[in-house]
Amino acid sequence: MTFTRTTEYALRALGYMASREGEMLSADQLHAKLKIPKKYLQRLLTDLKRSGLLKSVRGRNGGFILSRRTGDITLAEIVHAVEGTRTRPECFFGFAKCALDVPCAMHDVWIRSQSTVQEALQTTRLADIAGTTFR
Amino acid sequence: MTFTRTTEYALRALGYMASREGEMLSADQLHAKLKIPKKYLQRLLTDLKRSGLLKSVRGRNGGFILSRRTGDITLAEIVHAVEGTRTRPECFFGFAKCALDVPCAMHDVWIRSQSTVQEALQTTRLADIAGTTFR
DNA sequence: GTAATATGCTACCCCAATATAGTATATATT
DNA sequence: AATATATACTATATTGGGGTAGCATATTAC
Ligand code: SF4
Ligand code: SF4
Repeated sequence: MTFTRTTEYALRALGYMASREGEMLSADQLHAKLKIPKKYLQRLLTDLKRSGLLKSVRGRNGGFILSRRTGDITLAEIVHAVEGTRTRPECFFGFAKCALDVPCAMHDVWIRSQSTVQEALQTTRLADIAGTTFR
Repeated sequence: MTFTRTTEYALRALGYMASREGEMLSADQLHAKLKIPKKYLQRLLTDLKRSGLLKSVRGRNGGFILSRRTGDITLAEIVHAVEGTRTRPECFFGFAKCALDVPCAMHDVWIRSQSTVQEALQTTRLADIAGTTFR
């Protein structure tokens, strides 16, 4: 289970924004802080706005701000917002569907490892990574 | 931690070959069985041969055969043979390097999940997936 | 009203993974 | 020798993620 670079960008950006809850931050500020390619970040932020996670204000002194409280947004939600329909691998070998009576030697570790991360994503909120992650 | 499609192909192909240890199998047979794009599989098999995991025989009745015993080849070896230098993500957020005093909320789950799979790859051998996986 | 600073939008470019096509070469069968 | 069936090799398309460029639009400061 790996995430696209774009998803990482989103998590980083929102993670940082969480550490400055209530402040309006411009794409440029975030770019300077997080070293994410400016234009690409700009578009990503617009997307996150469109998906409802951010609110934006145009014009001078404008920028982006979280639309909900940091304790209210799970990482899973963010991943989903960014990756949309992107499918996660189910079978370790990439089989579309597996008709095995007995799971193969990799099945358990794989599934367990995946669901562990998945569960962490669902229980971890922006507030949880705001303080420790970015300064 | 996810693998490229090519890696999956390699694991499937070798996994199947393991279930027919000692038999010489052509790219065409493997293609028919595993539905991997013919020409792409062909090249992959040649690569696996070049990397030493397979031996090949040209001409009529030719094909590929594992160059070592199925109990002797770890999945980790295969992954490495195919992916070569490809880097695995270390930080969940994709930070090149993290200068945190205290690991963030995702760190542990992430690392643990990764190393679990990694360890399984190192301890699981072709023989272990030969019987159960493909029929 | 004009300049400065934002976001919003559209149209590209780049690259690596994936996939396909065609030809050359080797070998067993006949 | 001819044919069929393999691998080996090379060149080329396709695709999606990532990244860039430029202009349109909104808003504040002066
Ligand atoms: S049992 Fe093995 S082959 Fe079947 S879905 Fe699980 S990982 Fe894939
Ligand atoms: S502590 Fe968090 S930010 Fe730092 S390396 Fe680990 S996952 Fe990445």
